[in-house]
Amino acid sequence: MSRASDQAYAKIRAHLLSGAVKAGEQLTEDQLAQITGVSRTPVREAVRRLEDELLLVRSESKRLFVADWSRNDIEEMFALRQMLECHAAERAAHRLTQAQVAELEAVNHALRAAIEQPVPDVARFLEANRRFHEAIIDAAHSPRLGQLLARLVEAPVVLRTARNYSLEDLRQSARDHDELIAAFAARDPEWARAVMGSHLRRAFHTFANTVGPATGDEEAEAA
Amino acid sequence: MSRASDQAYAKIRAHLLSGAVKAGEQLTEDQLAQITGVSRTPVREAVRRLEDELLLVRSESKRLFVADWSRNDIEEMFALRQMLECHAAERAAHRLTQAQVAELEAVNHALRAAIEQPVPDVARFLEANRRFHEAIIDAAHSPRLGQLLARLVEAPVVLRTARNYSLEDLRQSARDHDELIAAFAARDPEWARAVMGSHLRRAFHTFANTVGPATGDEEAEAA
DNA sequence: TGAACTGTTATTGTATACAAAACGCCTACG
DNA sequence: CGTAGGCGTTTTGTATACAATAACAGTTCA
Repeated sequence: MSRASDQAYAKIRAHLLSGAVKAGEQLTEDQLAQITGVSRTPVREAVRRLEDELLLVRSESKRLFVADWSRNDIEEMFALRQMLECHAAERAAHRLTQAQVAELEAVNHALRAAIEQPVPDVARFLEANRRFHEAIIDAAHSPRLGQLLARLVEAPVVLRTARNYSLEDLRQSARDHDELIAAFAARDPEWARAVMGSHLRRAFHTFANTVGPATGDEEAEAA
Repeated sequence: MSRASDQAYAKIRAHLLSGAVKAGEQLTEDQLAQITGVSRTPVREAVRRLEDELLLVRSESKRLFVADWSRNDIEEMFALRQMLECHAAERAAHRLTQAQVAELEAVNHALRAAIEQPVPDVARFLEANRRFHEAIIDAAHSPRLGQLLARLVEAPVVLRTARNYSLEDLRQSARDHDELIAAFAARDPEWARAVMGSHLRRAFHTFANTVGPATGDEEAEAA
């Protein structure tokens, strides 16, 4: 990838993640150019990507703001992700080679290693988790599916970094992964889909409970 | 929207649609700047959007080409669209107001008017069809769902313009829409989902049969 | 007081020039 | 012959200056 715009992308993303800016706050391309150390041209490129991922949004008049994900936004995102990723799991169950299944086992082993130590390494857990799901999506052999999921998956992980996963949550994820691997090894698409569904739905509740309660009317915002 | 980049987007799209360029052909930003009459900066913006819609693709080394949709690509796209749009229909069935249902009826009436004349007006049919599906997606009140679908739906419509829809195909679409409206009026999400599923699946076969037979191995390309 | 207008400032959009990278051809060398 | 390497050309990437547009504040007029 191109040098400056990727750098800008990574730095802006890190900047959002760092908590230095609040949701809803306005940003300008100039500010971001200063922060990233490149000119506005690659910044604009990076900003477009972040808009795609819904980390940044533009007002009607094209001014730039940090996205503010409501509980309902998160629910919606997880619902879509579940639909697409269950599909991916099903397709992957048809297609995964033994070598790829072994790779999944290795990744989940690394994931466990990140958990099972005096102080669980959440960053390493998240990275292994990302690789696990990515491998499944790749094995689904559906490039557009991968493209659609890419923009759904990253956003919430970045936005709410201060979540405290309990050790039990992390372990349950690893067990879910084990069962997914079993479904893949058995070449059972229905099983894989079902496990992926419950895995993501649980993840949603774990995640959402750290954000706040749902609003009474699911459509309050959309209207 | 911004003036020059939107203009560039529309012109490039029309240029691709016109058949003046073949699938797989290389384009350069300079060429497109000349064609559109604006500088490369807004052209690059437009190209990014067209890349998102998969009408244009870039080689590993960032050179620009007209996308070449294989039969398998089209299958994949329709499968995803079906998954998402069935979900949209289900949600819409929960949420559509009577006024919105009436609006759908009006749009489908216009769709029929475009068909039922000495020479069916396919362009008007496609436009009415687009509005019909768009209204359902809007009523689903899921902004991200709409965003994801937007980039799936347009591409194939543009790429293969020389299709010849039979009058019977067009009429069947109108009948499907009628049944969807009935499902919405009955507030029956399951019914709406099922009708949308068969509607899109039939559309897929109608569409795909004008492209060519499927390859023996679905994964031939992905690999 | 308040509502519309106008000049000022802040911000995004576009053009252009230049830098970097990739392709293709051609030559030199094994 | 075949292949590796170098050089001119093509193409994309980046910086910068300027243009257009939107927000803001201050002022005037009813």
